[in-house]
Amino acid sequence: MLTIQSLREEKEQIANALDKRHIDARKDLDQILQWDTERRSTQAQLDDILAQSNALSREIGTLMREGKREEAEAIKAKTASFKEESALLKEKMQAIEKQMHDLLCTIPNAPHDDVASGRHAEDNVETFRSGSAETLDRHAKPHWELAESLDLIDFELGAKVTGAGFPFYKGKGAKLQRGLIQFFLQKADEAGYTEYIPPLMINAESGFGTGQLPDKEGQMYHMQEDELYMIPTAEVPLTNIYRDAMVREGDLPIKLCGYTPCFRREAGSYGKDVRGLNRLHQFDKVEIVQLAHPDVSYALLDQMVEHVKGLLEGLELPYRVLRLCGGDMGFTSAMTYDFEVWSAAQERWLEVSSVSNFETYQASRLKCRYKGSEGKTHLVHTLNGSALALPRIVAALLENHQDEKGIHIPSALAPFCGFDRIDA
RNA sequence: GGAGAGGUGGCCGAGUGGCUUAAGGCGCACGCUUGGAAAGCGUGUUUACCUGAGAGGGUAACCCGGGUUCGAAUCCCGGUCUCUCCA
Repeated sequence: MLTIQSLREEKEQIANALDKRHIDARKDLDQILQWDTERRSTQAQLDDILAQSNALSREIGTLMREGKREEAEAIKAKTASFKEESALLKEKMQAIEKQMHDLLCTIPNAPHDDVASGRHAEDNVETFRSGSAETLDRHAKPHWELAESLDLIDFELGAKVTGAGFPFYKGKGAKLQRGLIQFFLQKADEAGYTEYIPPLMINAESGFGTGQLPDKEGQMYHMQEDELYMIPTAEVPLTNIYRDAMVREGDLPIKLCGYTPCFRREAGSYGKDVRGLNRLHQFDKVEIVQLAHPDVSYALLDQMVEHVKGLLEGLELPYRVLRLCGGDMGFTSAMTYDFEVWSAAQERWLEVSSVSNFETYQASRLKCRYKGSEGKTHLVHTLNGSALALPRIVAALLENHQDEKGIHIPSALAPFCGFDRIDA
């Protein structure tokens, strides 16, 4: 969440930045700052009372040791009022802190200066488009037809065994899936990311740390019996490795990656958005995460964007990169690049990756800090990106690389799959 | 699922009501010593918040949350995690 220090120092800039999300936070920010002032004076009072009370207790201790019981008892009587007063002040502190925290949680991250103002996807700024988008086949078949005719994916079987949005991958469809994961992990490894296989369920603290809770509670599967949530992305367990951590400045940037299935309830989605592989409740993804020194986090964001570009180029897919406008950006992000691949048959762009810099927004919730060379502690910047999300990549591979006989597998990927064609 | 033992600073480990934010050791940093190094000696070495120009001062924190007490790492209750044994 936004830090109280940043609000004290640059409230105006933050309010202006939030305007780009079409959120007027001025009233809330003022309220928080007012509570902050109140909190500080309450803390000063409380500290003072406790200091006096501690002094008396020490005195009693000394007298007791010296055997002056009478005098000790006399001082004991004096402590009663302190006790009462400090209890009241403590209560007041807690109430103020809770109010502040709750309100602060409702305020999204302030967009970076370079982020455009805007309400909708149309306001996003295209920053790159690969050259191959023109070579489209007019008679391309949609991926769900190809997946069925080539016996790669069984959507109905998934619906029977689990429900809609939980497909089975079969034969070369399963091998293609596994090959893609291996390809992505290999590239992440070459780029210096340490691989993890994290738990697929997380607790509420972790959900809060990366911002899924309380803002997006309804989007995760929740195991109420055990108070656990299915991960919506590997971002959550990977980033939370560093919750409540003090990292060494010299160890930054810390680069992690991991393959996991991801689980999303996707309540409210319907129609062409959920057709085939377009939107699933369970899907596979390789995620890359970085903890960065604030001075270089945007340079690292660019590096991550380049990394994802390299993957898409290896897969020979037409794609474009968008810098999201304020209104389309996720709650916790300061800047986000979305990657979209062209679906030749559906004739629409499909999002396959989202690469973001959260600056200190997650770190302040995670309490992930480093000690600077001057000896002070600072929050790290956190970044992450999909590299990549599988189902829409599979959709785009099938659609873009189809020919009369079947599917051609790009040469960069083929060694990971063990075949270079899928034919009927 | 049942029984027991235990969770103390970067690490090991002492501490069963006040003089303990925490002995001792290890590690680390700086200084002295040395031809150089090791050893030795000395000093320092958690975090958050409040206050102060700064030096400094104050408060809180010994797994988490309650309670007893003038005073809790220490006593009581609940939770949680780890280990051992049993199913």
